[in-house]
Amino acid sequence: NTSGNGSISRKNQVILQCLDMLSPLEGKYFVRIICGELRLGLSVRSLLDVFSISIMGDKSIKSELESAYGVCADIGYIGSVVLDSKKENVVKNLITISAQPGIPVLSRLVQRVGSFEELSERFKESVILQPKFDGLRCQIHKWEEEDEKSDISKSIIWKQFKKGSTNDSQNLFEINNNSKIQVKLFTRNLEDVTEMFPEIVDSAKKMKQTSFILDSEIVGWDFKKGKFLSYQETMQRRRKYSVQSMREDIPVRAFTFDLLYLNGKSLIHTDTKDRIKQLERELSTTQEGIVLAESKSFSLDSDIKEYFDKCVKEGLEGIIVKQENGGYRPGIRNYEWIKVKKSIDKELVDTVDMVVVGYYKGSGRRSSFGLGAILGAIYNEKKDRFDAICKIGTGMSDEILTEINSKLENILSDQKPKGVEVVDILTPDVWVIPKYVITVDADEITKRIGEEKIGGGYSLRFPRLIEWNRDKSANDVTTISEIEKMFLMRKSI
DNA sequence: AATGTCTGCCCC
DNA sequence: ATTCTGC
DNA sequence: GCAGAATGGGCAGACATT
Repeated sequence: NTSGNGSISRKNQVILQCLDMLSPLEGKYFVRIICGELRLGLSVRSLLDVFSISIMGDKSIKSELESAYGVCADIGYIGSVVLDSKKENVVKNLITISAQPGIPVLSRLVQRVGSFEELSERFKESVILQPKFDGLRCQIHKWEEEDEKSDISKSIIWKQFKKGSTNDSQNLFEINNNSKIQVKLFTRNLEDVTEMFPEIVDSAKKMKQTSFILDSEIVGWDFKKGKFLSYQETMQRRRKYSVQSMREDIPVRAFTFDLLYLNGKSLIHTDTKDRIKQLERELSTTQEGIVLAESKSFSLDSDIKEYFDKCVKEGLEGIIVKQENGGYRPGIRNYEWIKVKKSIDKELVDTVDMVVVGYYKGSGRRSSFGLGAILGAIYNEKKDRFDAICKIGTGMSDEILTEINSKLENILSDQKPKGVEVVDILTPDVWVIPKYVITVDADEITKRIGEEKIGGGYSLRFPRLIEWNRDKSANDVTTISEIEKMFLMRKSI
């Protein structure tokens, strides 16, 4: 009853009825639960604490629980293991839990670094370099399902189905259902995206290995130009409908850079250089949807920047630098895996001067500052006005946040100031008179096609405040044509 | 049937 | 994603 | 040094409205 026609109205009715029955205090918490703002330990991390306390009476087996969940990210399963265990066996049982195709492993995350100097300070031995792709993280699982009695009856039904059908896709469906080979794809957040990328599933099935878990990045590929598609284009493949037609328009490949499990054995604790060695052996014959990402061994005194430049030139986002030793470390972000993005190069950062024309109320710890984010505008020289194109909500310390609020307080405007336009989705909580100029950095200038009327449709990817209240007049902010020039320059590279 | 508005254990 | 802050 | 909590653009989908 929570979806379909009129579902929003029905939900509203139910909520109103509930609120009616509750006391004001109860109502407060009820609303927080609905809004997902009640921090009551419903996160996985807190749940693991609960498991520890429930059996040990304290948090003493927290680390064992976290490791087990890392390689087998099914909180229900972890919970059942704890509940089925006796106190004296629980640690042993948790340590026994191993990676298993079909259940996602927490993705290892990557620490960012601001310069090559910082990189050379971090590592003492030689390292492995891999390209950094701008796409969707994807874990590819393949395994063989055990024989089940129900399979027999299933196959009979499917054979009958096939008789009356010559349709290719239905035949494919039939084969998949009869086959014991299973494939699943998971995103970084453990979302099942198997149905969205059939070319990757097909390739996984064609591979000779009976079971594996691969770590990869899905990126769209332009076969005509022989180069990567943009992140925005790749993202269009993350869809429920029209998968087959989009498969032709935006074909993707999974660039595979790690191997976590192979033919029944977990490799989570195997050293990175050995996992990659094995990956290269197994993926030596190239598939269509699953391809091997390049890995290069580099000694630290050699020219890492040269490889970095080569990757950037090819349209990649930068490089990943990995320590040779050490296991996969699910869910961990530390300096054993480091990313160097092309945006560390000041030449490749888009720096924009904007004028503040509004702000948004903050939430959580930002609510006390009276402000959570600000609205930035560039100058539209053709229309002689300020066009607001992008919000800025990071890069400000508590101190600066306080100062911004105190300054903006004096120039409030109860309506949109004259000479200001805004993309409607960006309409701020509070308008202010254009006065204060800020500097904003961004990794990329993006363009919304069909929205060119305001600010040329341009916006910023990963905007962050670099400087507040520059000693500049509002007339000196970046213009649309300057933004356009920056946009076209990046595109041509 | 087209357009508008909002959301997502969303992706980055 | 980026950035800042608290532990 | 790490995790957590603020915040960004933008996509497809789900409903609502016209």
